Amino acid sequence: MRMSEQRRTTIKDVAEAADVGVATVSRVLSGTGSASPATRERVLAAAARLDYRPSALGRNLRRRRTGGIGLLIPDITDSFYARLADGVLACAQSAGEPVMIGTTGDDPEREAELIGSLIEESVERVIAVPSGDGEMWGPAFRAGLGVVFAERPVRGREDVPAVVTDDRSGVRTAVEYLAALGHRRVAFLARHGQEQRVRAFREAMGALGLPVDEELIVRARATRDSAYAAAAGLLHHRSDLTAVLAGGNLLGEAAVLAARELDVRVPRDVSLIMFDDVPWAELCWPPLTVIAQPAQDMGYRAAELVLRQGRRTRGVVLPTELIVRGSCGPRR
Amino acid sequence: MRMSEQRRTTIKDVAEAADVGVATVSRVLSGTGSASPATRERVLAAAARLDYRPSALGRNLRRRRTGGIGLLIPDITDSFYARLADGVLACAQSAGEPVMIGTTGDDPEREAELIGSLIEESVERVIAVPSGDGEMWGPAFRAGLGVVFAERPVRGREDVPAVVTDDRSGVRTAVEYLAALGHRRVAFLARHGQEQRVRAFREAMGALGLPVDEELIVRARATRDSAYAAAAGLLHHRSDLTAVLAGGNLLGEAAVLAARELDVRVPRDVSLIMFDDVPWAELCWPPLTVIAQPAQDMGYRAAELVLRQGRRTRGVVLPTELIVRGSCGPRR
DNA sequence: CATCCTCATGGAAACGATTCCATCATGATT
DNA sequence: AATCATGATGGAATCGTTTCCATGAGGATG
Repeated sequence: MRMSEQRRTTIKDVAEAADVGVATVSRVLSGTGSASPATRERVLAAAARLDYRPSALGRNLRRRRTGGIGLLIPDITDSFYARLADGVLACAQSAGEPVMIGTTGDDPEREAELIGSLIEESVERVIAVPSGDGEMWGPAFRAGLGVVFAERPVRGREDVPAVVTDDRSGVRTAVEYLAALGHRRVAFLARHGQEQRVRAFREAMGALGLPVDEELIVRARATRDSAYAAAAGLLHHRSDLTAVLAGGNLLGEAAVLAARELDVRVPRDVSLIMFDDVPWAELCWPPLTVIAQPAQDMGYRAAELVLRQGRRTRGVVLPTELIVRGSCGPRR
Repeated sequence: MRMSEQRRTTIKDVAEAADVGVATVSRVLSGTGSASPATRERVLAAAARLDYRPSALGRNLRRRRTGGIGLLIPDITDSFYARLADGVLACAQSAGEPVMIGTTGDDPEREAELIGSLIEESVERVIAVPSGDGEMWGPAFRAGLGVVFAERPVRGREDVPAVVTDDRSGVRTAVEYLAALGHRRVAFLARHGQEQRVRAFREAMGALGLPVDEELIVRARATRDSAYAAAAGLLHHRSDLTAVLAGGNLLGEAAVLAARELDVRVPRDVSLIMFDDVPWAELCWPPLTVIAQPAQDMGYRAAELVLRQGRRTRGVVLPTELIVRGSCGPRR
């Protein structure tokens, strides 16, 4: 039974124990400045003996900044963002930087709140999958935050480095693959905010001389319910379509479920191709053909970028890869 | 182009602008102490005009603690832990508390490092899925951290509140279900650290008069590779077994994959039941029968517990639920 | 031998909040 | 009218670091 809350051992205690000034202790421990071997030894010994750990609070206040990285993602439950976060954590932890995480639910308002709280905590580096638009991020830049966007850039903030996948090439690959199988009426299930991919979709369809039917481009919010509603609506009302491109794994999941529910067989009745390779794509029946994105890599690279934040850094575009499994077939 | 790094507005600036002392500003803004309506008004106006946000750094140093909670999980890529984290975030964010996250990879050493870094940051509340044993956590308690364990308790630290699932009941339900289908030789694919479930398994088998074959209890580490090796080994060498109980979604995934690879049909050749309901369980073929665990709830409750950390708090045991889909059939 | 440079060292001033305590005004009580 | 209680207020101490600056010792150079 301990008597009471004992005081944390501070740099002062170490200084006394080693019989030197606090300045010397600080210098020795942080490795900056000079100190004679003899005192260095004494200080190190005292610190070890007292099991001293410098308080990040004191240091941060003095330095007027908090180490660490803020990470803002829409939904940690989504395998893509989980892998992204994993990459960020891998890099940050190997650099010894703590990570503060927040989920926005793709809601600009929540995002703004979280940005505010990061500023309050004096976090100076942020990796974000942005939900809001450019002005949402005004306070962040005014506060001098180092920001790196991931997965998607923000319109009007092209100066901020972003780590994204090569949407155009990914979409084109998918569309070309479907076209080669004879499909002409292909639908695109997109999430709000994937306008880049939508544009790429129109472009790729046009380039192949396929008709672009705006009604075959449907958008959903980033929830399972919304995704399911969109997928079911599409499959129900448009029995003329022969292929579906899902813009993300949530959309793909919804498409599989909706197809089963409506008794639409994949790939016999419609072919399905999904953005993002997830572990279950292989477990699914039929196994899903996907456009893989290096999510974990994306996080890692973003973390590298935000940590190096010194020289003028440009964004990164990561390649996608078509992985053919069993969810696409020739046009019926 | 901004001229230079402008200084952050501090409480002093607000005090000057409102023509009061800093103490008054602090009192008004934190709501403690008294202030006349007139000055309160002036202070609030000045704070709003200057867009003042108190620095958490200053506050924390003075209070000698950091708000917020630390969250330590083995792997954010695992749907179970992602949902757990989501629950923690939901609770923490609604309480306005920042969350510092770290992944241990189920490695006690990494866990110890992360605990150290939390102490350094003066984080005072931690939710952890523990990897190490009791002594690993010594420094944490010595530093006065409020700890809540999630998913599994730590042997020798029974005084620490833990939020867990009802393993005994979950395992028993699964085993009884399989037994009712006629299965007698059922295997248990466990992850290291699931000894609680292993014990429950032996117990449940024994209670039903089924033979407990220790060789049908295999353990894997918390990686996909290790899980696959374990599952494949089991299915390959023991063609006499008729049912498999997987201790987690990684194990279940591995079992499905291994079965397919070895041309073992589910549920015709072996029945499969998995701990943890994940979105893909329904997408899988056959759809997986599972023992659902309220992962997100678990995180939420753990966060509640660690935030209330005041009165003597006991742990929580959450119920499981059998969800029958299509991966179990009568004994062949 | 005088001067200068370098290095080791410790005192003290930040950093930005909270909070104790003393002061002062005002109105109530004796 | 004298005393007291109450509430508003600001100065200053404090939290645990880092870092600037002054000091002094000692060796090298003239």
